Amino acid sequence: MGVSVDSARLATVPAVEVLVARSTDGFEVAEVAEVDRAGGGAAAPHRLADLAALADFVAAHERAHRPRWVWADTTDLYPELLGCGVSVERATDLRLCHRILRVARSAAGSALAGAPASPWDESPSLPDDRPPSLLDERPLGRPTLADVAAEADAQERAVAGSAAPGRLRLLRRAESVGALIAAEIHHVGLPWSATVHDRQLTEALGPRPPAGHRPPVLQGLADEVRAALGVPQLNPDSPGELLRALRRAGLDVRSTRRHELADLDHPVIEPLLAYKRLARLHAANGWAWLDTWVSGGRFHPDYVPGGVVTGRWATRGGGALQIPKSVRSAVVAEPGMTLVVADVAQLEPRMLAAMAADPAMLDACRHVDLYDDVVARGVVATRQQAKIGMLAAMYGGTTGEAGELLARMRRAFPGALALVDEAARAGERFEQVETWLGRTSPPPGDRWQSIQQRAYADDADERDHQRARSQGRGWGRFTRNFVVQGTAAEWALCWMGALRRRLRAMTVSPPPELVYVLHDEVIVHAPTAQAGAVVAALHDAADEARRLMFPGVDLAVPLSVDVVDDYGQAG
DNA sequence: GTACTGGGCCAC
DNA sequence: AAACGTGGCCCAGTAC
Repeated sequence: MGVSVDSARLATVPAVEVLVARSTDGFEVAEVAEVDRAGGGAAAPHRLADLAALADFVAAHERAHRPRWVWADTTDLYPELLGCGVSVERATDLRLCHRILRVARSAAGSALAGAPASPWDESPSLPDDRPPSLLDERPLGRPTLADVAAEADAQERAVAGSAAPGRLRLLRRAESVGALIAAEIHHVGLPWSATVHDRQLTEALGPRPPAGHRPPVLQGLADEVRAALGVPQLNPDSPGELLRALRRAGLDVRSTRRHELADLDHPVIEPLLAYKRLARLHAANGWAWLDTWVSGGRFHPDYVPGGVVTGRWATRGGGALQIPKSVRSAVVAEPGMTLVVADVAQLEPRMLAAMAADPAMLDACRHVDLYDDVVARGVVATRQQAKIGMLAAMYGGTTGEAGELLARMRRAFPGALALVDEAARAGERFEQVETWLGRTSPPPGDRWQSIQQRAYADDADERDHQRARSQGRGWGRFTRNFVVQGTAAEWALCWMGALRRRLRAMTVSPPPELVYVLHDEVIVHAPTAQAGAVVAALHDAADEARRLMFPGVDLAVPLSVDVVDDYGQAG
């Protein structure tokens, strides 16, 4: 029955939103038309028996008018839809948005923020975790359609009644489109040549050894290290053993870090550093990684949108955010296709300039290389100094050269520095800070509080005070960085969302696909003939992101774009 | 056996 | 030269 009712309604009252939830034996949906929204209502929910029915329903609505799909967890429903060949233009991920709105300072007075903890505060449900029993009245952790409707309503109210509804609304959309993108990238995967990767490994490590054995080159280097230190049984993978052996050999080191060893003059250094480099390659991105993470010529990154406190994405397995530069040439475009690799030059300082509306820094942003311009303005002498000074401003560096360069930055860009300095002071006062769109930093944890309280106790000694001060400064560095890193993450989400819409509008076959994201960098795998259009889409999307987040601010956010056959050639 | 921590190094 | 922010992941070592 669902189909005929649905078709009639589709033709006459287009839904602007459709609520979706799993039920005990299928799915439930409820359409919300513009006319319903005013009254806070929705069409009577109806049931869809299985995934195929849901996919048909979604596809029909996407063809007709692309409503916004409102569901609890993109990770729960969207991978299955993608598996049916169905994608959606817009969605709201209630779980991700709930987490943001619960602690958002600008929505602190809302009913949503004041409510006791609920299942919405828990982790997202995944499609394959805890398969629901038929006996369950209601699968654990899976909100009903009524729950979805109530939560969506509570979120709308929290945003509308907040101190910054426009920003929170944009943040909600950006976070939600990020969830769609993460699922889509996981689905399509990053083109990955196992042949090229295997060749790299064999050249560096020798032929692939049996499981549990060191590759020949690593084994040879381990033997050289043992001989040079005179410790035949040494396990070079054990930092403790290695440190003791180095000290017994007369090397005055207090760790086995590469930087501490690099300049020492001893026969062990060269084979040891080579061992460390290759052991890392073998362990993190070796044959085992290739077996586990690459299939059908694609690496399927498992992103976790909003997985980092600042709003950056995290990953769960596979290390998609740490692909070493040395193996990137294994990312190879398929025949007839090309990779369009784009990143933003110095995104974070540009965000800072716009947030603070610092005229001098916005002016410096006009140049493609912000650091070069800082030199040209006579603030510092070299590009490297400009970079160190700027990073010190955003990370809270104080020691040595960074401290002195920071003082120069403070004189040249007083507005920008005042913003991050104030964020740091707020952190030291235990206060929470906000990104530009309103993501709020977490409060310090219990352990943090207890250390601070100890410093105020009657019997507190100098060590307690020292520890509390040091911890306070540490939290200040966190909040200082939070506002900048978090705002950069928001800009990146807006950029990716705007890019995604443009790519979807390009009706070519095969379609250009967003296949990789790395904080402020994206890769689009596109037909070679479409490379120019994709480059244009990237720039237009960046301009849209700027307009969305900083309307009226004259901020330049230049992209660096490369059209390449493999990722190793980019950058 | 599993869970956690620290060392080290990869990315931004 | 390393330091300073956010992380992941692998290994060794230890605690349960």
